[in-house]
This record gives sequence, C-alpha cells and structure tokens, in this order.
Amino acid sequence: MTASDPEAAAAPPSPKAEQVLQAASRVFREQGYGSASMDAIARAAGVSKATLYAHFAGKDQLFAAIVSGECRRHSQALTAPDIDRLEVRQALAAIGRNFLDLVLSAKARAIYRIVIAEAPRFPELGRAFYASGPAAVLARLADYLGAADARGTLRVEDPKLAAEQFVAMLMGPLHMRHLLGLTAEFGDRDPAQVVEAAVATFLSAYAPSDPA
Amino acid sequence: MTASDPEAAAAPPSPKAEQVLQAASRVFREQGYGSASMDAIARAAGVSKATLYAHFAGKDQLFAAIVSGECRRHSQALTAPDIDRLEVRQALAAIGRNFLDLVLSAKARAIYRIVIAEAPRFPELGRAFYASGPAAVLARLADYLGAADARGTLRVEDPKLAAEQFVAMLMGPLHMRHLLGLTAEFGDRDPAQVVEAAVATFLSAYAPSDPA
DNA sequence: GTCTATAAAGGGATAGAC
DNA sequence: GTCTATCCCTTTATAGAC
Repeated sequence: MTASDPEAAAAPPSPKAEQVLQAASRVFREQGYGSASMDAIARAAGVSKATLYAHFAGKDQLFAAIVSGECRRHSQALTAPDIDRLEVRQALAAIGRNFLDLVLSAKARAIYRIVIAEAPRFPELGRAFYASGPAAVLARLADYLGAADARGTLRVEDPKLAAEQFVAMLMGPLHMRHLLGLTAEFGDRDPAQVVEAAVATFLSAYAPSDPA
Repeated sequence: MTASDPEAAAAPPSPKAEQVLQAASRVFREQGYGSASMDAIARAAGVSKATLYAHFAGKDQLFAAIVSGECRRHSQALTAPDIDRLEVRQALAAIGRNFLDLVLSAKARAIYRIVIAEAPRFPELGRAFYASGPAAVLARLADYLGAADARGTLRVEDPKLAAEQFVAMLMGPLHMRHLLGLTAEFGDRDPAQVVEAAVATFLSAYAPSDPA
C-alpha cells in the first residue's frame, strides 16, 4: 500500500505524524534546534516519545522533514499572478509587496533563523532551503526582467544580478531588524515605503531611456 | 581594586578569562548556543568547568560577553579612512569593498548566525549587535551621503534609506548564500562585481543629473 | 583561583506491554 | 502504532581539596 510513497514526497498519511510535525515545527522555531528536546516535542504533540521515534528516525530527520515541508509550503505561496498584464512599475511593486509580506512573516523569520543557524551542521538543508525559496523567487524575477528587456520596457543586461539587487533592496531595510526583533527601535519603516523606494531606485537604473 | 571595573567594560584582566572567552567563542560559533556545552568549552579552553563558573555566572552570561566583545572588535575594524578625498564613485566602491569583506568573513558569518538564531531568547543581544554593527555602518554611510548631497555631488533626499539600499545591494547577492554555505553552487559571484554593480545602480538613481 | 569529583537534572533513544 | 517505564549518557552547576 505504502510502497510507492516513501514518506519523503508529499503529505504524511498518518494524522499522528501531522500532529507531530506541527508541534515539532513550533518547538524548533521557539527554542532552536540545539535547545529543543524530543521530550518537549512529544509533550507539545500530545504523544509519547516512542511515537516520535516510530515516525522519524531521530531528531535530525524530524528537523529536516519540517524545514523541507515549510519551504515547500512557502514557495507555493509565492506564485505571483498576472504580472505580465501590468505596467512594469506596478508589476515590480506587486512582486515587492508579496515578497516582503512573505519574508517578514513570523513563521518565515523563524524558519530562516533556524536554517541559517544550522546550515553548517545540515548542509543539505541549506541547499534545499535556498533552492526551494530564494532561488526560485530570483529565477522567476530574472525571467520577468529578461522578458521586459526583450520587449523594451526595461534595459537589463544581467537579469539575474538585477533581480538580486531588487530583492536585496526590498529586504535590506527591514529583514535584519525584524530578525533581531527590533521593530520599533532604530526607526522602523513602512514596508510600503520600502517597496516604493526599491522600485524607484531600480527603475532609475534599469528604465530604457526616458519612459515619459 | 576592581571596584571601578565591573568586568563589563573593556578588557578582562585575567589571562584565564581571555583564554576562556576565545575558546568559548570558537565553540559557540562551531556548535551554536544550544548545542555547545560548558564541558566542551572548558575542554577547548584547557581549564576546568569550575574555572568557567568562577569567571562567568552561567552559559548565558558567557555567551553575552562573547557576542558583545566580537561586536566591539568588528565595529572597530570598520573605521573607513579617507573617503572624503575620493570621487563619489571611488568612495562608494571603497566602502563597499571594506564592508563586504567584513560581513563575508568566516567569523562575522558565524557571529551573525548565532545572534540571529538566539535573538528571540536574548533580546538585548540583538539590540547590542545591531547598534554596534549595522546601525553604526548605516549611520556613517548616511552621513556621507547627506554631505555629498549638500556638496551637490549626489542628490539624495533620504540619506538613511539610500544608505540601506546601497548596503542591501552589497550584501544581497552574496550574504545569504554564504550564510547557507552555498559558495560554489547557484552561480556564486565575484564580490568585486557585486560592488561595481551596486555602485552603478546606486549612482544611476542618485547621481545629481548628468555627471558627464 | 584552580583543580578533581560529583551531584541533580535532563538529554536522546529503546524495551515491552497493550 | 501507541503507550509507560527505563537505560545510559550528557548536561549545567557545585562541593571540597589544594
């Protein structure tokens, strides 16, 4: 019955497993990998430790399952709709708002924290996270910029680099401060203002010649 | 004798304490806060655990002492020299190179990882890190941009925001990938190229009118 | 102050009953 | 599959000798 589904693909069949995954995700996000104990996870999930080990070979594999699951879910959430039907400025603003909302969300921040922290000890995890998250976003944005260049609505020599600059200007003013828990202090900015400024600077550099 | 020096200010007087701090820094950076044990730190420092507890009240205070020490050291390393005697383009490029070299260094990455990871459980640490590191750099850069605007060599309405955009474009294409340990894959870039591109995009947006 | 030795608690992982 | 109870090890932290 379960031969074709080695539990690594999509949805875990057992409701107990899902229960464990959700609780473990919360505990890992709250305590970090090193400090989170299997005991605490079992307690949070309302199951015994033996049940944990019946579904996952160990702490490391449980952790890997959670991170890859969260990455999958988040990258799905970033399927931008109809940016091709918008003006370049509006399209970039829409992409920027969606992206910024995602990366500043509490869950995304917690996942990012823990993946960054454990990347040296879980190298494959770092790769999987980057590939399913940032790399996918950058690739899609670069495609859009390349197409805009072909249409003449932008002039972008290196779409990949331009995409990275745009994303960087979106995240830069807010991401680190939010990661550090500094939202009010150090003059926190309105995300809408950050998006607008990023679009403005980007277009100053990459608009064809004179869009007026 | 030690009344005026509550050990929180500058240099630890005891050589043993310095020995402990260096070893603990390495262990924390290699293993993360949660997984690092006082036992391992004592072993790495070549002292007994009792000596650890003679100098530091506990794991958390030892950790805090290390992070604040590293922040102090790194922010001192960023005293940019004579940028006022350079052309704007060259000054920005010099700032960019220095900054990128620092934030991409192995030690800075390790510190950043652990501060980000533990910020929710050590809020004061996050504040101290940001204030002594990124905020100081941004403030100095914003000052420079504001002065350039006053001289007419740039046109920058919001120097703080422009500084954040510039720094973001420097870090964006490289920082996250390096944090995740992905240097070769996903098309790693030459830092020099990143600096050049960031300066170019920045000047496209903030050059006065026509510098030619 | 520094060590050896140990206390007291909590960690990951498992055996065996159901 | 799931639970209770437990093994065995490591953890943080301390007592007592020097």
